[in-house]
Amino acid sequence: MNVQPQRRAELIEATIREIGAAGSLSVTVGQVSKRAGVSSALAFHYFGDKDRLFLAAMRHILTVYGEEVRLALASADCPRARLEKLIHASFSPTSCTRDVVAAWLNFYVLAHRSPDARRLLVVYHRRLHSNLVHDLRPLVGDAAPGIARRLAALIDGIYLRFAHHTSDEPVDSAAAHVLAALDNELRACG
Amino acid sequence: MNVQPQRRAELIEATIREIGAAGSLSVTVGQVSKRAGVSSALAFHYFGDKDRLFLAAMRHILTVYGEEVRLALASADCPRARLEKLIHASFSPTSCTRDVVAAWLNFYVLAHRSPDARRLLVVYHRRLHSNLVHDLRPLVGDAAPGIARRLAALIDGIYLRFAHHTSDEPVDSAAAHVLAALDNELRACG
DNA sequence: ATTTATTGATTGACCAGTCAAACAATGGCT
DNA sequence: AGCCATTGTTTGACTGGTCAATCAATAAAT
Repeated sequence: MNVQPQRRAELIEATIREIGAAGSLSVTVGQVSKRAGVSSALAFHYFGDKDRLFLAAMRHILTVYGEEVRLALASADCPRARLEKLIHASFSPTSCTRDVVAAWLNFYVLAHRSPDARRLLVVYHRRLHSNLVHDLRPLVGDAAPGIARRLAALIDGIYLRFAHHTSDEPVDSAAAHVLAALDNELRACG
Repeated sequence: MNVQPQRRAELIEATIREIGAAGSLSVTVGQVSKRAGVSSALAFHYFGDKDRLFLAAMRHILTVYGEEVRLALASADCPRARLEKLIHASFSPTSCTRDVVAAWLNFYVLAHRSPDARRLLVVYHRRLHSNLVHDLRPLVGDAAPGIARRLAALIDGIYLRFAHHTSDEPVDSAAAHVLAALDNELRACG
């Protein structure tokens, strides 16, 4: 027995891959299940319905990203280093797969329809914002929230462009851009 | 006879409204047609298939936005003023309707599946980038392209957040954020 | 009379979700 | 060890509904 967690994980992985490949939420449970090598009935058995399967996939992506950030932040102490780690974590190879970016974009769409998806997105936004503010405040004081808003939006905007650039060269230039913006903001305040 | 352009416009308008209301591309041609007050068969008659109807809607949004930018730029002469106008135009009340933002987000998704949609998106990206570079270069020289990338991504990122903020207060704070980033970039170069 | 505008009815495909039944593992019980 | 009962795993077949796209037919305009 105890095969349930494994199947769930496989189905979640297949969901992300399938959404990434199709570039759309209009993938059928049948397609996902086929990719996972099981029948569609099993997916319904483990997740109840399609929405909850998608939600689980979104939660998984968020969890992986959150863990990555947590680890990155643990290995830095001064605010400036933590900000840099945070920015790099947002563009780490794990979170920047083509599939993951595509799924991410589609979860933004899902958040329009599903209150649960919106809640997850709000959690992500809040966590990013509070992480940024926490390390910006010692450097710039009350200017922190405004700067955090701009950096967060810039991260999302650059991330968004990954969804379309077919070549995958600019993985490091992405982080470089955000770091440059951070430099500018700090210089303007210091 | 001359009723064709009017019906097409009505259907396109209804498409944008419907996508905005549903927050998803999975709206049926029946729903769109009903909102436009015609039968679904007429929509197929004028647009051929669903994809081309969506494409036409996307093209329309892009055209309106482009026209807005063109007009805004015409009323300014110095580079700095043109940049400010360009930024304000990107967050004008016409282009920042809830429906338009939602449709925009969904077109980003559509661009994954449809080469035509991707082409339109590339046109928009290129035009925005070249507009920015054109007016940045006199101010900062060869640093222009990098700054343009960041500003463009920031605009998209802030735009993206509109898709979820249910309250519509921060319409002007959006432009203010981009202008602040512009200030920082110019100060860092000057 | 020919073209344009418009629709109701229909079709064929597809899909989310259900169900009953088959299959496998576990854990007593004797 | 052999034998039920229970519980977890897995599927094939089915259903009810939805939707894109077609078509034949009607009304209106030129």
